[in-house]
Amino acid sequence: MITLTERQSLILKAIVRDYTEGGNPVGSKSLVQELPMKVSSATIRNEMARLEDLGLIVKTHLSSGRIPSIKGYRYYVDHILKPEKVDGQDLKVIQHSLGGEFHKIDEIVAQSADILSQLTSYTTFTLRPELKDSRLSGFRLVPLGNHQVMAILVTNNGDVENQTFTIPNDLTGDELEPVVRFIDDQLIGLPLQDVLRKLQKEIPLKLAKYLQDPDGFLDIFGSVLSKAASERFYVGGKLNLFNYTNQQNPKELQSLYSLLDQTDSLANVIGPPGQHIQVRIGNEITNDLLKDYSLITATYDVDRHGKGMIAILGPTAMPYSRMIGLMGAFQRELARKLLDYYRYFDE
Amino acid sequence: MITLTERQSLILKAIVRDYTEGGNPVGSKSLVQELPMKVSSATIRNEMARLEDLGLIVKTHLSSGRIPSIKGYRYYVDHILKPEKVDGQDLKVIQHSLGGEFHKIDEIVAQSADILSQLTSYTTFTLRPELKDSRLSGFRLVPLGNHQVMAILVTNNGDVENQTFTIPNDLTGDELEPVVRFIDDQLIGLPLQDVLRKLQKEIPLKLAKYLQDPDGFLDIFGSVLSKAASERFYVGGKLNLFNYTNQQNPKELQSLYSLLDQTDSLANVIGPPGQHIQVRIGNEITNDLLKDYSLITATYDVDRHGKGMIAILGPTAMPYSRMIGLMGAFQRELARKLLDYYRYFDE
DNA sequence: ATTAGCACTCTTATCATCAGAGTGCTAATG
DNA sequence: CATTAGCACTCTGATGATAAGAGTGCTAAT
Repeated sequence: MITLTERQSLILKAIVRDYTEGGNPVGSKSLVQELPMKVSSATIRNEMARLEDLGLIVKTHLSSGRIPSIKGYRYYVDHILKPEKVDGQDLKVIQHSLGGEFHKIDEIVAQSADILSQLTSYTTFTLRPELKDSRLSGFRLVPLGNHQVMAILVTNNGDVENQTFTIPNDLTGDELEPVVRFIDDQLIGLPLQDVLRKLQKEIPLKLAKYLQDPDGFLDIFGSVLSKAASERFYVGGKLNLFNYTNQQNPKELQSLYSLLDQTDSLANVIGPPGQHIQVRIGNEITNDLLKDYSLITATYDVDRHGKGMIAILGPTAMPYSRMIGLMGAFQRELARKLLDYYRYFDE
Repeated sequence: MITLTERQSLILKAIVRDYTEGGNPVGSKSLVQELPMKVSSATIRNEMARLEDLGLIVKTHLSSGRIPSIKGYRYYVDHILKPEKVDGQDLKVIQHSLGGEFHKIDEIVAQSADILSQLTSYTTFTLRPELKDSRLSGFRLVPLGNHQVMAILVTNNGDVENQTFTIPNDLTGDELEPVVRFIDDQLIGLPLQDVLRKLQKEIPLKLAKYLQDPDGFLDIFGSVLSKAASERFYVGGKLNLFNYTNQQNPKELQSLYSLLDQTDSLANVIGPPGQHIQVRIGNEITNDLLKDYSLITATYDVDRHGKGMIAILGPTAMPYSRMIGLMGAFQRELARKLLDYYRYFDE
């Protein structure tokens, strides 16, 4: 366990701040002016040598200034940093952007990714509240004529999912009615997970009484059901990658960029909702492509409607203090907005 | 009007091919070996000087080899190139990818952009057949409970558009029925454009007889209607940009990349459906960001269901011959597939 | 414990040099 | 007259030398 003296701590803090803002290695002379106490550059050099021994800062070459190591950022984040109070202007932007009218949870969560990316100039990820407690609350089959039927599924959270299918011969509403009633009788009120399970086993058998050829219908129902039960993951500010990357190699840039389209890989990296706010720096991120970046994740809690996540991806040299303050504020605002939204469907 | 001798034509062709394949300026010595006739490098140099006077090829510096100018590519495309017969393997890929079952036109057209980008390694655009002749063939309002209603709109082409709305107080199907019947009576069978027009004028007045507060409903109907009437534009292989760009500047790359997300700007560049296959090279493209690239557009024709477009964006140094062959084949296959699809709704 | 001073290291920019590739021109050739 | 061999000339790109600037580590003095 590393313990730093007051002065060492101040020096590390100054190095992190300087490097984060200016992007250049920090030398002893420039630190003289920035530190609150009056010391010479030689003293600072001595202290820096100790910090280097501890592995908190490194040189880029033998006689260069120092930059924080991953361990240094870690120490800074864990022991030195204080979350910055969120800027009043930023808070207004958040509240205003979330204040509009939305028709879907997913719209809110997707928009959150965009706002957050605008505020930070980084890339952001948002995950809607977990669906594990979602229950099936309605199912409809709407014949549209022209060999087409739309299947609509509603959950108790107000989520609506639909899909249109082409069928061989036109059906009327009357023919579909017994099927819908069967679903209503047997499955309404069950968690989606249970419905998915039953779909594999009992339902096909029972349904055979109502329909001669249940396969087609089962495909339709299964398809729209799994659409509703899948996790939804949103990415904001993909293009911002170009602002904060120091990757020059176009090949690397491309694979990095395409990672941002692989929502399943990313969902793994972000991990399941946890506690509060987490900072992962450099190789602490479980994806080699991101080993030169930092990831801040925050879990927001919408009571019994589950937990969701927001995250930002940026350079290791990011203004952690401001970012963490911002995440905290966003987390609260988003949770509030969603609670508000759900209130409709709770009555 | 430029006319080239047989030999000059062969030299230009060889320069285009060499540069397209190798990416390096082409010198007189390397051409000696590639030309079918037996001439010395000095002769070729003389011919090249003439081609340069005509503005068909240029030097990158005083003593470099030559590369085709935009005018040179133009001449090559217009007078020399023969469309390459499409590779059997490629044709199979196209037919197989379009062979599956689709539930929507837009799925087919979107998938086309992806296939084409895979086959070419470039960026591709597709535009669904024009909707100007689309007519309204059905409208539904489905109450979902929980303050939600889904509006569904169907056109005679089988296109289905829907949107879910949150409403202040729950309505039953009975209350919505007169509205739906009103729409059915007054608007079914009309072109979407006419419906849009009427929505501005007569409808609000007439509707007042059925509903106390028609504004909410008009918003809903208008929203889903304009969704159905809007042009749909798909982009494939955005990431391929990194393969063929020679842009190094990250700022430029970023604005180029973000252009690929602005479907309306792009739709303008691609232009309305025209005749056959068109090649636009460098500054012939009406967008300054694309002045170092080439665009090949092709119009496909689905009889009375209108015309759509496919396009590929690549470097000016692209294998035009192969690309044009490919576009021709794709154009035919796509038109066939869509005719097939529409046959359902024509009965 | 702190500091001044200095030798040392490494980066970065600038400049000269040189081989390689290609051209244009001239004079010779069929 | 078209073609060709030969040669001087130009430009690129790689390599290496040089010098200024920034920063360090160490020593000796305070």
